[in-house]
Amino acid sequence: VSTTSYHHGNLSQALEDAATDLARAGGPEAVVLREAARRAGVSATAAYRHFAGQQDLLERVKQRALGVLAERIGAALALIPRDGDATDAAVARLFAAGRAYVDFARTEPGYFATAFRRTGAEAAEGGSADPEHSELGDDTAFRMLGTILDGLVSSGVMPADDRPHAEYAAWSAVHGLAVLLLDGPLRHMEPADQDAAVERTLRLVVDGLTSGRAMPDAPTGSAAPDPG
Amino acid sequence: VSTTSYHHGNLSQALEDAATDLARAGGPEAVVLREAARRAGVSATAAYRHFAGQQDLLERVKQRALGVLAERIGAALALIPRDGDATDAAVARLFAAGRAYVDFARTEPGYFATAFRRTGAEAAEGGSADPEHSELGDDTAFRMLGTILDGLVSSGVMPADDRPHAEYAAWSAVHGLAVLLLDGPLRHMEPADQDAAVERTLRLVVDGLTSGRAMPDAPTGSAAPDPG
DNA sequence: TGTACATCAGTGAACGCGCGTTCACTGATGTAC
DNA sequence: TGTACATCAGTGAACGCGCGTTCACTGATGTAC
Repeated sequence: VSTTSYHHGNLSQALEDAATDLARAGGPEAVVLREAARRAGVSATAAYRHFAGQQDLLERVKQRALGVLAERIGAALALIPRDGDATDAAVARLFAAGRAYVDFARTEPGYFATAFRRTGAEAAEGGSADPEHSELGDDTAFRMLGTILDGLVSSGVMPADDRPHAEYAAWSAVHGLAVLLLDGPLRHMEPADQDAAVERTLRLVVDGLTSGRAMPDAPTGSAAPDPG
Repeated sequence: VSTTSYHHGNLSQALEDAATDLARAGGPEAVVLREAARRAGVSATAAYRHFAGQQDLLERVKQRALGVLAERIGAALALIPRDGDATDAAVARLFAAGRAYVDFARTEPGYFATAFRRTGAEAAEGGSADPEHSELGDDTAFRMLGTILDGLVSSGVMPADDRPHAEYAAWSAVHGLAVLLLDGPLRHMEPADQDAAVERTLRLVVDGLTSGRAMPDAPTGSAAPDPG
């Protein structure tokens, strides 16, 4: 950007930025190598100095998108007060994380879709083939969810027996909602109904994990998790 | 199929069948008009006598897929005994429907993906533009879900206040699970873990809607409302 | 400080791909009288 | 029962599309001595 030299200086970054813009505007389908090069003011061939190909470029954008999603969730969690009743805080964190997830999807539909697009770049997993190690361990958002659920158990609102695989259940609810709202049959619903569906789903998750032990609407402790 | 005449006789059906095979094997991307025509033993142009174009063909397959999904759920529901405790039956029906949904997705991943693929054929909605009428009202599976949830309320295991929008929450959980398992980050999990994730998610839905009032595993005769 | 040379980061033309779709057409079928 | 004609349901060649990718190349930069 700064220098007009023959050598671009930071073409890799520029291409990734352009590709990110494409993804945000049009989803993963819109991540077209030639267009990204065009926007970077460079021939399509130049991209091959920095990326193995289009799939590689898409994979970078995907990782970015996952990172931003994790950031959004982290930012939402940071707003939850740490003091006060442990149970209220744990429940509030679960709510906040879920809401941030869906908000990201609704605010950045193209970006969200790209985050969960299968790229062809995963055949390069190497021979170590650790079956225990999916990409899940690298997923910051997923680890945050795990921590939140641990908090539900340690604060006593969720039985330890219910803990195993709970992250998959919670994630499914919130992810399914996002998918149905963005691309699915719910996309034509009135916005107010969409909002209601979001609230109802978040409540389903909390109630489902705590079997009704959490009382989000009761004005009991200090931290009030739900705006009403 | 029967006649080898110049006029095919049932080309529309044959094309739709071929397109369905393509979708089942490779998802919506694989629904290629030319390939469907090839399999029907006919030139690509012939398809235009029966369909407006590729999008139209895809839309037919999508509707078929939704129909089959509804059938599967209906078949699973038909196995639930109608006699006995109303609450147990209502809960069992919810479980069965959810499991059938996920089973269909796992058994027929391409078909399932096609059922929820956005086709370009929906700009043809006409001018009436009833905002209340999404395609949801036509969705048999969705209506079945509504009936199941009504059963939870009428049998007393789910408060009537919790009923609004509950179908979106339940659907989200089960749909998200399917998506994460098929195309998402859960697709590399061990099958046993996948099964556990399914069971855990179904339990989340039931617990979330009944706030623990349902006791699916307890061998008691009737509904025991106390979560402990 | 100059110079020779390797390397780096870009260019631009070209290819193949397979698709969806259009076009002018033709052989088969149905119908009116 | 025959015949003229409209219509129906196919054919096959062709086009344009925009992409990802390869190729041989060249100008700019860095480095050894």
